[in-house]
Amino acid sequence: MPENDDATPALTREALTRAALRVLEREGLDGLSMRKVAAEVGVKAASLYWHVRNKQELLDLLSDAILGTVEPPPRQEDWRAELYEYCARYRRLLLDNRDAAKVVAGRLAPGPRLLNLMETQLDRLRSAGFSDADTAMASYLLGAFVQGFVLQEQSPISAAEVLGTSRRDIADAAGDLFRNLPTAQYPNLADLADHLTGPDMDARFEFCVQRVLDGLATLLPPDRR
Amino acid sequence: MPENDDATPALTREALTRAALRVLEREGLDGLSMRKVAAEVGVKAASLYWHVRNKQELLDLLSDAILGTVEPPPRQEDWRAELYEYCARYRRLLLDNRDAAKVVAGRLAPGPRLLNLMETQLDRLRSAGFSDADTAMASYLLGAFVQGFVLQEQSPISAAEVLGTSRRDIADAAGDLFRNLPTAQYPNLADLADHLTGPDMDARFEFCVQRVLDGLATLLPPDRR
DNA sequence: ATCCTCTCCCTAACAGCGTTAGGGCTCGAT
DNA sequence: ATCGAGCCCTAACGCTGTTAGGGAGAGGAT
Repeated sequence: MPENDDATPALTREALTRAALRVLEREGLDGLSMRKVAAEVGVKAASLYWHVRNKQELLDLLSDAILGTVEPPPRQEDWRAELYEYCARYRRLLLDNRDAAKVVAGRLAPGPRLLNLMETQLDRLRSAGFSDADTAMASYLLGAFVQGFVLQEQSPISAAEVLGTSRRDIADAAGDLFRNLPTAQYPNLADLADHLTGPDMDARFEFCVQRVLDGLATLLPPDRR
Repeated sequence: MPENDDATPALTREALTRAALRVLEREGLDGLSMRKVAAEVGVKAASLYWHVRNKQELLDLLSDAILGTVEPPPRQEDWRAELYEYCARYRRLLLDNRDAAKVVAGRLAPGPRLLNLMETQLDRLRSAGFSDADTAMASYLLGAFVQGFVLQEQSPISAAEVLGTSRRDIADAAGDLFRNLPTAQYPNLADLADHLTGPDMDARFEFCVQRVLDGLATLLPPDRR
């Protein structure tokens, strides 16, 4: 096993994953092909299959690489503040990596770093006073919620890319759509158009997470909330 | 414009959408190609582009067709019961149509029937006593949550299809994974393995929706909860 | 009756995709 | 020197979304 001190390092699964991440950032999930990833590492497509069973496995690696870059939030007195921070970091991570929500969505086989994250989350829930059963459920709820939220949040971005318009334009168009509905048939939609499209995503996320945490808090005895 | 009273009706966007739905059910989202949809209606692929701008638009039609089959739950005294029923129906709908969560995820441009559903939901929230701003947020929260939940719920099904194993096997494998982790490093994960993988999805959904509704309830004055 | 136009479907093709088979080069080990 | 393993290659398969351009038939206008 020779040392490889070239400028271009040996082709490993890790290097391959990093290359795939770059392609993902540049071209989006739809533009991520085996051939482009291969070109990114200076190799032909078929060679990838020596290191990786198929594209699915590469996407699994990608998913773990993305998820692995988030670190558990610091321990805080207030369990709500800490869990909020957890959700916020998870969201921020998904937002910062292009199409990350789509890559991560529906993938199982959590990698070691995601496991680490889950571990700290479970620990925090238990020590906040949740029962074992509630802890497990709460963890699932938080994960599903954040993922669902970001998926919706990122979809206008994808749409804007496809349509070639700005994200702001799309929000405006949605507002117009709601406002111009037949008022007789959709009175509430027309009425609430501004509220439905107005608040920016950060505010919505804040609101939603707080409600979920409120819901979890009802499981605790009043003195521990 | 001649009447068409053949056994095979004229090729309309509606007929095309129904055909796409059949293909989706039979082959899954990955197997849904323009050529197969065309074959389903007895036509060649290129002909579809007369009726539809591109595949994206066909998927939009598909999404609306799926979402359109759910009808608003009947009005109930208890706003929580009614909103729960709303979420349950939405979930059931997504589960009953193969890969529906993936099709719907990240699509905007809601069709008329989805708008109808939103309208009744908004109406119920407002008359339950929520402020306009809270109503809009709550609607968003419920939508994002159910979609995220089902997306996670359906992903093991897709995985089972790919791997050729049963869904039960996958749940077992996940349980084994958690149980066999190094206890020193992941004490909580190992400890809670049964709780994390045990409860069936219906129970999880029940739990999660109730927590979300609990969270929303905290926005109301105590006498209206 | 002829022509024109509009509707709708066709064939043919392009570039790209994931994936596999099989070949060859370069090592370290024997 | 020979072997075998590791790693990359070319070539090809059948598939994909999409476009260009053509042709058949119907309806209306002349």
